[in-house]
Amino acid sequence: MARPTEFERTRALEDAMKLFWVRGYAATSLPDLLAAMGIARSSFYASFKTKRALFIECLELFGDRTLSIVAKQAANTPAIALPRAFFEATLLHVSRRKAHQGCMMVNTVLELADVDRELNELATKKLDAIESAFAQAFEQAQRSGQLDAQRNAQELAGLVMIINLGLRVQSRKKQSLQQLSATIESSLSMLELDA
Amino acid sequence: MARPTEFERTRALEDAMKLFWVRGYAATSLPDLLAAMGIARSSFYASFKTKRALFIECLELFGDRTLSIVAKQAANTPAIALPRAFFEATLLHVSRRKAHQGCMMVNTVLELADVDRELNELATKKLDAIESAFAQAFEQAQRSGQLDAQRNAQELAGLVMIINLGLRVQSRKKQSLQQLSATIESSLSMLELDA
DNA sequence: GCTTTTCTGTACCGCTTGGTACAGAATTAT
DNA sequence: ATAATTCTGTACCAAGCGGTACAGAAAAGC
Repeated sequence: MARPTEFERTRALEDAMKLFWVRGYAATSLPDLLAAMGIARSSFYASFKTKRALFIECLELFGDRTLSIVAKQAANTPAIALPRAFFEATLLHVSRRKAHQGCMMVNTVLELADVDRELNELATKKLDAIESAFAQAFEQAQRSGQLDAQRNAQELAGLVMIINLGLRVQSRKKQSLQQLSATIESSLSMLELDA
Repeated sequence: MARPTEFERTRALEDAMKLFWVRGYAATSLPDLLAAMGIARSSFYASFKTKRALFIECLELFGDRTLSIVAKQAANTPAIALPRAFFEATLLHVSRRKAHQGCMMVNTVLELADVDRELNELATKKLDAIESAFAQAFEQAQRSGQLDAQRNAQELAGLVMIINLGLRVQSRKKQSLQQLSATIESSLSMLELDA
């Protein structure tokens, strides 16, 4: 037969995701993408159809990956420590460069809210899935007595999410790691989970 | 002499600001702007130089206007009620359409963080000014005994800001007014200001 | 009426955009 | 070697971008 097909597709997709993550949709041009992915123009269209279709794939990859971080932590960490574990894993225990990129879903919602409804809804759905994961973890912790059953698990997850969104915006502003770390600490104590 | 000059400049600037606010920088084209502002291409360049310069003017207008809302409320409202007053004035007591547009500074930070450093810094500065206004109000409330002197006013302002940023992102996702209102309520009670 | 100035409208500029077409090199199995 | 297939590279496309140039209409004071 012939030469093997698309064996580096996932790697190229990963590279594209990183670029979209940093620059957003509109500010990332096709030549930019090709350079970052290390493939030729023709190969690009053969494998990924269009820029927009690629963006959707990247958004889904990012969302699934983020959700799997929460899921994995929920399995290994008591629910009351889950928000801290998530914030640390995604904001502190990564390079400053990466922390400064924020969350691709949040970036997308704000860039494309009134520009591309479909992409906005996709990003929103992924964010909602993360909130649901938190809510589920809190409910389970209540059943096992680890978390005060008086509190509203759904509402608590919503608050974690508000703080999460706020932190993602904050991390895209230029600022020191200490500032960010301090903000995370005071936010967590405001949630009164580790009391 | 001759025809009067630029008498509707501020109105045109206002119209431009509204468009940038909804669509962001990149997704707003010059023809879009001209149509919204109701002026001709030549008049545009005579009055506003470039698209980027106009955006800066709009960002400054939006920032100053937002800051003046906080300042005015700080003068008429006890500091512990200030966050609620601000959230209600900017998220609930406006049209759904307007609430869905979020905050232009937040939108800008997320769209242009790694794309245009200067614009990002300008938006960041305006956001920081708002945080400072909150901090100042809290400090004054502590001196007059309206707010627990034990609490850290700076930290408290930071938390208000994190919640504010989170709410701005939340409001750009499609969702009902009730949801947003409920989120605001639980966020405020989390701050423990009205206790 | 005339002059002066600012407006509008249109045509144009070079450049970049996302997307397509196609020739030929590279790589595999037979 | 040969045939099959996927890659790269380049050239090209129409459309849109931000920005400029300029002719002429509109409106003001003299």
